[in-house]
Amino acid sequence: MTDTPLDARFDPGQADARWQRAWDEAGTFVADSDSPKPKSYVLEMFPYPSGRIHIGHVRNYTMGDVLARYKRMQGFEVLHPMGWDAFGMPAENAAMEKGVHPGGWTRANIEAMKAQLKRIGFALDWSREIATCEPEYYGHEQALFLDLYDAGLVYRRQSEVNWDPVDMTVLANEQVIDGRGWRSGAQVERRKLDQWFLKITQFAEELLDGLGKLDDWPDKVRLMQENWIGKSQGLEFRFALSNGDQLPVYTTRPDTIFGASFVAVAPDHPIAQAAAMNNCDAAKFIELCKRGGTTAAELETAEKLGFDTGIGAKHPFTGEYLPVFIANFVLMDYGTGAIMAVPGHDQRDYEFASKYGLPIPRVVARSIDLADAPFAGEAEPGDGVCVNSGFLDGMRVDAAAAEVIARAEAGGWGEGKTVWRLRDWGVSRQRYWGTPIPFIHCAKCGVVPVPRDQLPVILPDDVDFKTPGNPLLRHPTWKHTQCPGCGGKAERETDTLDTFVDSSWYFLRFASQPADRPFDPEEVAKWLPVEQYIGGIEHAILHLLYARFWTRALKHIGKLDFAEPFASLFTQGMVTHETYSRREDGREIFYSPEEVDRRSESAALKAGGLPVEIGRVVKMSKSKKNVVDPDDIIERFGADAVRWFMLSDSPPERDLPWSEAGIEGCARFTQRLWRLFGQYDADAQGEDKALSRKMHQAIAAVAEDIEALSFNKAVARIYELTTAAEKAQSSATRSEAIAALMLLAAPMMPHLAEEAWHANGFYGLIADAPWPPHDPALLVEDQVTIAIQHMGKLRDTVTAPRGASQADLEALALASEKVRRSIEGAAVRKIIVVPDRLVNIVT
RNA sequence: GCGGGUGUGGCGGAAUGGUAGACGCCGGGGACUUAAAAUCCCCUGACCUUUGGUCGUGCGGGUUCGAGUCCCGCCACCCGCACCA
Repeated sequence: MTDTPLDARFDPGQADARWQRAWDEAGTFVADSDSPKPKSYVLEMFPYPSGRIHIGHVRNYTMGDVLARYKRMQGFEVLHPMGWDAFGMPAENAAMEKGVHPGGWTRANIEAMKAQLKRIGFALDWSREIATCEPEYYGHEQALFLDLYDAGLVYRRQSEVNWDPVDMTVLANEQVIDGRGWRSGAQVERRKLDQWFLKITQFAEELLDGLGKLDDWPDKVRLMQENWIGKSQGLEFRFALSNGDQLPVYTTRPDTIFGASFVAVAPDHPIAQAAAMNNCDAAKFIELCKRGGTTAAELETAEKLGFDTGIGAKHPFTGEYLPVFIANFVLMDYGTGAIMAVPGHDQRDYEFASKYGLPIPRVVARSIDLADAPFAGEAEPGDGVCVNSGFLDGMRVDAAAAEVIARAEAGGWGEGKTVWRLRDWGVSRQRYWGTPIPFIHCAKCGVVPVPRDQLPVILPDDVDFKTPGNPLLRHPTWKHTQCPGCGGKAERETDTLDTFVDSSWYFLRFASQPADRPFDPEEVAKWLPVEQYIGGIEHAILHLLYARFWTRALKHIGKLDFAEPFASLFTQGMVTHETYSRREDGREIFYSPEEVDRRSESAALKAGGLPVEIGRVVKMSKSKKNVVDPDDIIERFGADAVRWFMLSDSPPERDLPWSEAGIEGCARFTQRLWRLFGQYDADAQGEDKALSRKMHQAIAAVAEDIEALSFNKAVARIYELTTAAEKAQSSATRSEAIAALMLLAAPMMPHLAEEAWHANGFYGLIADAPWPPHDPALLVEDQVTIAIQHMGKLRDTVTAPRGASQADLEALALASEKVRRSIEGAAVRKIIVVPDRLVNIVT
């Protein structure tokens, strides 16, 4: 027996803080890059410091934490850092609404959130903490930006923004609601500004090919990125116009060229601009198209509108003249900004042609004899054979496309071309709270980079947010400087960088943080690539693609020798909660879980008892008030119960519905484990073969499940072994199983595990203990249950020794009374035997 | 609109094409208790003519000895769409 019997109840209020302090003082989770151990870099997407840790963060970081702690137990030197994606719009919004400084607001938020993370007991190396809003971080980012500029990967061009004509400011897409500014309510316009771009398109092919090697990324994310990059092989060709000009168009479907019934150009296409010059109706139409937001979703769901320019375009094969329209659904950014429209086989063209009464010829059909089949109210974009298409008739579409390209090239009026959907990355933001773009505008010398020895370009602190627009632009002194070239008066660039730039290299800075450079390549090479990256699916495209691009770009300029930053990616689901609401005065009013008394079938307000409606289970959000506060639940249940809840039940890639009953169950389980840990007896004698087998199976299964990030399954295994150990008689095996349970639970419930480890007199911290070994020979059972089916339906089960012969299993099956009754004398035609699993009798 | 995903008991979910519902929550019954809390034990997909049987994995088809799993067509919900992070 141990000398120190455990207290009857586990007290997280005491234990959590005690062990958090013990880890801190021992520097347990400080990563040593000089360690001889194999290295493992576990990273969760760093948070935006909004002020409070959200339960979704808790889930994300708990998953990474379990993996980090498990890897340590497996003998790895683990890097598990944390930092803050600290630039961005919410700080400026807070400044405008509450009159606080974005910097002060952000730094206070960071302090509060860091304290919250510490209370959950995460195994983080805080010595490497980063906040992107500090010059010690963004100054290096400016240096990297200049490196990319020197390599020709940065340029300026005009690009459209959402312009609020009342607030005289640029709006983010999320600030445009139904085409209007969120504060002013004014009709938003699309306006062109000079902006900075990164040449991500130069790496399009590489980024696409690289996906094929990212075997440990989810297929869905790779597919999304592939579609986003959007490589297409098509035909670029020129229409001869009735006005003597030529109009280049690009199409991915040259096989449908005989189905073109009109030509359409983007509203900002040169032809449209020219039309506007001498036709004020055309000019008005183009103005109309410029209203509303810039998002793809808005552009594509807007009603299809067009303006006939009166120009004709000569079809290269038929010689017929097709009308040229200006159309709001054609994008200047893609291909040549002009299309041949084939209404029969493209839905957008179909809607446009229907609206303007243009012909909708069929040029693809399932078979040649269906050449005159009518359309069922929509376009048919699919596969088939060409019809009504002259020399293409009867060819399959892919062969026809190749044929058209060959003829265009032979005739000299077009050529096969690869076009990418991916566009260059616009990084200019007309905002204060971001990394200043390190350039200077000089009347004589043009746009000049800030000399390296003048970095960092530091944001001024004395700014005001009383008037809309960019505070850097109207700051009295900040932008005025000397030109590094001629020494004359010049102005700083007042745009700041997209915050996606900040998050495109923070994982490098975590691995290595010299003062004089962004990172040390040798130090980075010790840790990178990140072995396991964990974050939300909402980042599947932009953040992950930009980080991949940035890493490749750094490799391209010789700063790194690897191209992919994240070897393995995992995307976790959201934490959700049902909503509670009442209709009051015709409006739906939401109530928070604390305000509601939830019974099994109904719910009512605690104050007053009025019934509330239990709504759908949705993502937690402030507007729906269905949020729970991590501090509150840790206070009530302890960090380990909260961590256990985050891991239980729902598979990590799916949504996790928060429930009060669920967390209560988790808290009960911590006490149940605690009682079991109190029954550890170092002097117990005797062997328990059945329990031993279960223990070895559990150790192997939990390890496998954690490595696969199937935490919910690991949790189920721990429940099973707990139940088995509770029911077993005292024996040496039982004590061994109890000790094993402490170790299996250690990554998930580290405070409880430490407390039990210590109380039972084990040496050191359990965080430093090795993962328990298992005997592979004990993983399989000698007796197996065989299912006996008749015509695929279960009739009986029998037990048989593992590895029993087919003949023996057949005999067992046919001997079954239940099976014989089911067959009822019918002739057995066939018997299918799956060894160690089942026998299926076919009659 | 386009791209991607998800759908299994009252609930979260488990299941290399091979016994559907492991494990947990909720609920029901019981033990202990003066009582409660805590704890422990048992039951818990639906239906029927209940020592047995039928149905059942969003809906409709298909492949197979056998389909939650594979194929085709739908439906609903969720994520992303380039200035939210």
